[in-house]
Amino acid sequence: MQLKEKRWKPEIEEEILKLWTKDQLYAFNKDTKKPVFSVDTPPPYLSGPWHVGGSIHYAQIDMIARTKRMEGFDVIFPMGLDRNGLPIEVQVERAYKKSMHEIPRQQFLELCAEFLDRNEEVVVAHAQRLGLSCNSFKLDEMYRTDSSDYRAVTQRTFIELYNKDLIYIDDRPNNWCPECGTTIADAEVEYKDLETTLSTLKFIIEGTEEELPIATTRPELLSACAAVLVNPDDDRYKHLHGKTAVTPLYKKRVPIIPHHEARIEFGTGVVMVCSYGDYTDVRLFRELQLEPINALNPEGKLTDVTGQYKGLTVTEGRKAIRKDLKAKNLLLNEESTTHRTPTCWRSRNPIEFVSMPEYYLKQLQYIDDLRVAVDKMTFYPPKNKQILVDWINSVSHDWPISRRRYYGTEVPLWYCKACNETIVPPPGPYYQPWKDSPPIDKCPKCEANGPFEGETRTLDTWMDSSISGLITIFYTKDDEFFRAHFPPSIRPQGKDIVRTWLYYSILRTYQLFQAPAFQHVWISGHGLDEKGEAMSKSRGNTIDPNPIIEKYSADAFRLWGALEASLGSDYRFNEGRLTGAHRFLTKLWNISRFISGFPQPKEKSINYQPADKWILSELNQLIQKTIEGYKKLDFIIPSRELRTFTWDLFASHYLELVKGRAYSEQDKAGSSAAWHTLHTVLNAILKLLAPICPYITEKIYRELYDPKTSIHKQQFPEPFREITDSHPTEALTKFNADIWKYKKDNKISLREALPTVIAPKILQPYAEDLKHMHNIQTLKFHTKDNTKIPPPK
RNA sequence: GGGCCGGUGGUCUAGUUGGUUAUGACGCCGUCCUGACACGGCGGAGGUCCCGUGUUCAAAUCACGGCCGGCCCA
Repeated sequence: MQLKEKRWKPEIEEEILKLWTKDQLYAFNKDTKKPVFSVDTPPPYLSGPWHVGGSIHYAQIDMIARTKRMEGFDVIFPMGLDRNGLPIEVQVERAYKKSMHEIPRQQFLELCAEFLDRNEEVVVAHAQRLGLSCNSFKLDEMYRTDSSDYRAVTQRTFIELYNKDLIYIDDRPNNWCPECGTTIADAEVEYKDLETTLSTLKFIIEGTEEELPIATTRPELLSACAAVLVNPDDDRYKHLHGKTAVTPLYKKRVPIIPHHEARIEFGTGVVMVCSYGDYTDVRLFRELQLEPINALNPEGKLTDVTGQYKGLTVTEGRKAIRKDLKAKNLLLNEESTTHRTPTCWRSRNPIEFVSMPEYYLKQLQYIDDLRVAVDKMTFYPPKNKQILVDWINSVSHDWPISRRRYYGTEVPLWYCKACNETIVPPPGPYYQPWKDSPPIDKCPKCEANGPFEGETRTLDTWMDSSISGLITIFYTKDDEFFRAHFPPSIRPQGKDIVRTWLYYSILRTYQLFQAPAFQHVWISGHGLDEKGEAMSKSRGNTIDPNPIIEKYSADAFRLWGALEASLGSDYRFNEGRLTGAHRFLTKLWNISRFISGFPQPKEKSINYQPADKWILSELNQLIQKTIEGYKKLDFIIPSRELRTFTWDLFASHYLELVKGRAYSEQDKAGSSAAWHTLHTVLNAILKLLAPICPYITEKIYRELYDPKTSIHKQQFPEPFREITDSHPTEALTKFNADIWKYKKDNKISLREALPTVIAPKILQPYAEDLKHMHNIQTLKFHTKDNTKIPPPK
């Protein structure tokens, strides 16, 4: 069938998409005889639509799934949706201008679900339009992390770990986000250099009344000061070791302790230790066994121990106390400085260290085992493994997993009011202790008939998402299948969530099964904006992929994503370069249009001519290089190889070379060989490109080769072993360029005849094709490797 | 302070197990409708491959030092 349209259009993609959906083309068959490859798709968080970086990320993951299908696997590639956690709560709170505490819990949950449903529709439609080959986009076949099914599994793992004594409750200072009103884990802390004021306060040495200047960025915590440190080697302060200092304003007596944490060169070389200015303070309080004073409450407001500053926020309190100190001549100096400030990665606000009772999951005792497990996984690209190893090496506390929020999986526990016993329900159902009745009538410890109180906290959302890999291979749904296919084949993800999603998944899988969580881990870089900054909603520099797809097509967008991003590295958005990718599709389309005009010979023995053998041997190399690139899951390799071959060799040289034979009505054997070669090469290009550009390859394949079967049910082509020819590629392309240049320089039309040309001998086998291509009347050969064109007599 | 990654024409980028004249895209200039493609073809201009030192017959590539940028950790 001959192709009609002159260009590749986005509208054709929409027709193909309908076909795929109707045929359920990518559905996974559990009874398959093929080997199974499972992809632990990152369930997108439904806080809003994807930007260009997000879409390309998923398009590349789709290329993994499609590659494995073309390699002969039956592929599990689920569409999951991550719906738990803070961002959606914050959206609802903003939309209704109310804190979640001012809305009844049940109603708040329903509002969150409504928002999520709306966002989900947009994301899922976009994912389909992008051409993702997920097994299903049906509403009831995608998994959702907030479904009672999923949450029941999360709770089951919690209960199992709790019963193994791996979860405990403890009241210790922890990262506290006042904005979110909850404890967060170390992995959720981001450090930012923020401008702040370094204030030097006047302490007094007890007895001698000597002044002791101390520089601090946290004067508002002065009331919680419990000690003063000087470096043991600091000659300026050696006489003060063991003495007592008196704090300004509060006149509190605190010991002066020699300690290596005091940096001689920072400020005045003297440090005040408060509960808690930063993590070092937390450590020092523990180490020096100081009595903490809570100067901050969970809302981030100063408490009554701060005196007149009670009720102020940290920032307000800092301002007020600086003013008061100044008025009383207790502020010796102020200078601005940048301070590495821990912030909450969700709300982006500075965090505080506040002591609260929270549940912890033990992880420190597993660190060595995790290192071993990690060494059993293959990383793509190998260098990104280091991000994970670095994080594992820096883990220093257990994981606080309880959150004082609503939209999450509930901590499945009850407490006996009479004796304080913790009541753990049996694994299985989904529990909502804040509203469900307790799973028992009588306390197992004190035998009281109640009352029992349900836990109100939820779990860190990473507790849910860190088991997505298990869900992918039907954990708790199909034990036989799960056991046969554990661990999941690959975890694809961005490098920004290595210390959270990847690390926690590996930890949790190890705790449950004492085994590595994945066979392969694929870690990609970020999509940046034109200026090279990471795209994010909070920065406001996101680029919407939809207009791009409407203008250039999803395949052009995907090809751009493949060509642009070498695996593991960041890449910048650039519309001009996307246009370049789009042009390639037009080129491929027109090559196909040209070839579609010729029949596909059915003869068994084809009498290949030298030019045919040449392009077929080039094709062999292309197949090898492309498949090698696909094995590395680095799509820049196959996409570049395919573009160069298709455009710069196949179209520019081979097509021109065989036009004479292809159109010939006399040379039957010659034209048959040309037709056969043209179709063979195109067919191979299509299959090799199919994982990257699924739409255009499907369209051309169905039009030309098999209207009933999808190209996505095929496998990559095998190299044609019988074809081994010399590789005169350089001589050939150079010869053509020489002739083109000669005609150009002499203002001769390309069609016009050249009486005599002398070419390198290596090109002699191609004489007939070359003569026709350039309209050469007499083509002679010499042993030199240049081309001579004697001027006409 | 430590670690990791990167620095290649105006812009972006490939190449980094050392080996002729450094890849491609966008842009720019010129030219051409040639049996599919003007969203095309052909030709052209444009580079201290961040800097320095070293290893080598030979360095964008290896080693060391430095500068700059990004990310992570303390």
